[in-house]
Amino acid sequence: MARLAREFFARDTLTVARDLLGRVLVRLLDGQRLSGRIVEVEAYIGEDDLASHARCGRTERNAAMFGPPGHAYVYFIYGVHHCLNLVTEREGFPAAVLLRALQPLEGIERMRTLRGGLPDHQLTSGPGRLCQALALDRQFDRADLCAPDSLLFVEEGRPVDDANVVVGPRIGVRGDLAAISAPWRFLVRVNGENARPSQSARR
DNA sequence: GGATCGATCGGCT
DNA sequence: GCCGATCGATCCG
Repeated sequence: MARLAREFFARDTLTVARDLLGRVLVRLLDGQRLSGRIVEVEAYIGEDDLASHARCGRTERNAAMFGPPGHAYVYFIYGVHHCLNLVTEREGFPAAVLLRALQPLEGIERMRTLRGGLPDHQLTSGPGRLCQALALDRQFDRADLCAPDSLLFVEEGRPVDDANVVVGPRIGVRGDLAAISAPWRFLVRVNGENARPSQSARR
């Protein structure tokens, strides 16, 4: 299966976010493939997006968002969790897509171990959960997903048609009305489930 | 099913 | 010193 090239990420962030649904995120861990189908994402676009970490300008922490497309932006939050973003658009413009949920495909046993034996439906359904399931931490911040020897990349998978995509406001965003109401969350409807445009991305 | 709360680190309005 | 692009436990119904 072919890997997504840099041109895929070097587009409008909403286009990339929508197009990432159905693609396959692959993590090579000790030579083993851990992978999952991308089923929920959110876009964070520019310094004017008051929900984005880039809203206060460039810092050491968010530098990856300002970097070239096709790289990872991994941050540590609440003293507990890591979250994975894929950087989009052009270098110098801070934008990225947060991966919020995967459908596990390969290496599920290993993911169960990494997740501490929690129920399977909680393996990769959440930005913090999927990072733990794939053993992703800040070592992957600024990693190039398009480098030939990368341990993290995205494969073409099977794109999702519009009939199976739900769009809605982003989760966990507070404060600014424009940021709260922007319909920049995309998720795949799976067997009629997961079709909740606003609250409770869980389960 | 839903609401609430504590954990616990690092970066900074 | 404060608080976050979250999670999981716990309580309530």
